[in-house]
Amino acid sequence: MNIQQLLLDRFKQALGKIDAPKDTNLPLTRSTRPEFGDYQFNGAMALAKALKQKPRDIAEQILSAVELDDMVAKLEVAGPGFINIHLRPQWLAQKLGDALVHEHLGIDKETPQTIVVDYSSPNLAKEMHVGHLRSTIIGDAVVRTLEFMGHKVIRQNHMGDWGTQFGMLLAHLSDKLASDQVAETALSDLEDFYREAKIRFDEEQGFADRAREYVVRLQGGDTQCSQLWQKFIDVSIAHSEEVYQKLNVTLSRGDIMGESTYNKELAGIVAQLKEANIAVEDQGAQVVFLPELADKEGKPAVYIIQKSGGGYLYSTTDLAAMRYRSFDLDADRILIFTDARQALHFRQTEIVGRRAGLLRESTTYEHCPFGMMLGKDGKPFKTRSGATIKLADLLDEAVQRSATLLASRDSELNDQQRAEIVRKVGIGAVKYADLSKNRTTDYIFDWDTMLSFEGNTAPYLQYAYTRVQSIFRKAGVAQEGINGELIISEPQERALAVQLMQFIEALQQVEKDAAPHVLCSYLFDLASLFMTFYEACPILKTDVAAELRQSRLLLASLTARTLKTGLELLGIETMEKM
RNA sequence: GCGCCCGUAGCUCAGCUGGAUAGAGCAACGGCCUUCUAAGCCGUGGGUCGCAGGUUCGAAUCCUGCCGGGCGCGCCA
Repeated sequence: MNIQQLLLDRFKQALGKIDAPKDTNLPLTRSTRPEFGDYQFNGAMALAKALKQKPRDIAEQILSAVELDDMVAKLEVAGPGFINIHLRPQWLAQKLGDALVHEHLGIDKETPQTIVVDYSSPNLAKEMHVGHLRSTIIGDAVVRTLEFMGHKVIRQNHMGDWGTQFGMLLAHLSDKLASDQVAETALSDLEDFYREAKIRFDEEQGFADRAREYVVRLQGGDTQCSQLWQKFIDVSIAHSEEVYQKLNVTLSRGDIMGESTYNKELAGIVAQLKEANIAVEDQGAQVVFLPELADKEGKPAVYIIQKSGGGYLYSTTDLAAMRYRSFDLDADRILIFTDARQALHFRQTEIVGRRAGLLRESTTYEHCPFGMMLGKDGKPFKTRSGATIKLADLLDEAVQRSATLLASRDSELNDQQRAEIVRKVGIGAVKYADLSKNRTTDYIFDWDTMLSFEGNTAPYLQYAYTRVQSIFRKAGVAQEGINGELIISEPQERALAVQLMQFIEALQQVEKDAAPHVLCSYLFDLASLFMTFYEACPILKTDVAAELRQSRLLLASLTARTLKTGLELLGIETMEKM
C-alpha cells in the first residue's frame, strides 16, 4: 500500500481524460505545510502552457476528472494552480488497520531482483580501521533493506587478501612460527605485526629479498607458503568477524570473496581483451584506451590491466569480479560501496567491462561512493599522534562513553540489563551518526554530538521505542492482542497515521538510491510525531474512553513495530527498557 | 592543466525528478514533571541557500562563468 503511487495512478487516469499529452510528467509531492493537505499535485501549471489555457482552469478540469472520492476528504485548487489533497481520516484508519494485520507492515514485496552488494571489503594485511566503518555499516543497512523489500541479495566481502605486501608478512610470520610462537599470538595485533614486518623489510639485510621470494612462491602455488598464507588470512578474518559482531553486521564467512579468488581468471581476462583488440600494449603494459573519458585535446584516458612486469592490478581483479557477478551470480544490480576517491576507477571499469562484454546488458553497475570521516578539526580522523584509529578501539570507546553517561542516570535496572543497554546505545549512536548523513560527502565524527543522546540520534529513537513498550507493560496487554477500530480525530493522531503510511516511500528511496539516511530521517520524524502524540493524546488515563484507548493503542503498536523494523534495517538494536 | 564532489542558521546536517512563507538537531533564551519513562514536550530568536548572470509563470534545486574547499588523473588499492 503506497499512497503516493495510488494518487499518481489516479492522476494519470485523470490527465488521460482531459487529453493531456501522454508524456506529461506527474509532479506529485508531499505538501510542505499542513494547510496544504497531505499531498499536492503540481502538474497544472506546466500543462497550462502545453494546452494554452489558464493553469487554474486546468487544475479545475483535473479536479473534476480525478476519481478520489474513496480516499480523499477534500481537494482544492490553490495559488497559481496547485491541487491540494487532504486524505480522508476514515480511509487512513482503514488502510492502517490493514497494515496492522499484515505480517509485513502493509508493505508489498517487489518483483525480486538479484542484487550483488560489495561492501566492507577490508584489507586483511592490517586491522580494520575507521576507514572501513562507512562501507561496512552503510552497505549492511542497504542490504537489509533490499532483503526486506523482497530481493535476493548476494553479499560479497571483497577482502584484500592478496598482493605484494603479503610476501613481507609471510616471511615475518614464518620466522615467528619458527621461534615457537603460535600464529594467533603472533598476529594478535595486526598493526604491530605489519609495522614490525615493514621495519624489517626496510632495514634488515636480506629480508626484502626473502619477502619477494615469498610473493613468487605464493603466486606459484607453493604448498607450504599457501598454508602459511591461509593461517594469516584465517587469523585476520577472525579479527574482522569480531568487529562485525560488535557492530551487529550481517556479514558472515560465506560472504567472503577475497581478491585471491579471482587470481586464476586474470590471465584469461587480459587475453580476452587483447583478442578483442580492446586492450593494447603501451609502454610495455597492457592498457585500454578510453576515448569516452578523453581530455579536451582528445587524448583518451588510460586504463591499465597488466603491468609491464606482467603483474595484475585491482582493475583486472575488478573486471573478473564484475564478470562473475553479472554472469555467474546472475545479478540485475551490482552495488559497490567504496570511498569516493575510487569513483573514476569504477567509471572506467564499467566502460571497459561493457565494451568487453563482461557485464550483461541488463546488469547495472552502481558505484555507491561515500566521503571520508573527518575529525572535529575537519582533517582526516586520526589519533592525537596521527595514527589511524582501529575500528575495534573506536567501538570500545563508544561503549565506554555510553556507560559513563548511563551511570549518571537513575535506574532500576540490574547490572546485566544495564550492560546490554549500554552496548546497544553506544554502538547504535556510532552507527546512526554515520547512517543519518548523506553518504556521498565527507562527514565530521564528533563524540559529543553523537553521544549527547539528544535530538536526531539513535538513543532518541531507541527511547521512543521503549516509551511505547512501557505503555503496553502498563496496560497489561500484549501488542498483538489489541483489537478495535481506529479513530483518527486529533491532529496529532492524524499526523502520526500519515507518517506510518509513508514507511514504504522511505524504503523505496533507500532501495533506489542506496541511501540509508532517508530511512533515518523518516524514523526520526516518526519518533518525533509519536512523542508529540504521546504528550497530547493520553492513552491509559482514567478519563479516556475505551474505544479511544484501543484506537490509540493500535497507533502505538504500529509505531513500535515500524520503529523496530526500521531500526533493524539500519542494523540498530532496540530494547524494552532504558 | 583536465575531471569528479562539495559550499544552506554560530556548529552538525536535511531539502536539490524546479513549486507556495528554505527545514531539523545541537548551542542560546523562556515555559512544562504529585498525572502513560523529562534521553521528552511546547515556544522565541537566528538565513543575501558562496558570488554573478541565464532559462522559467516560478530556482537552494537546471545551465554558464567566477570564488573557495576536498579528492582524483599509466603500471598502489
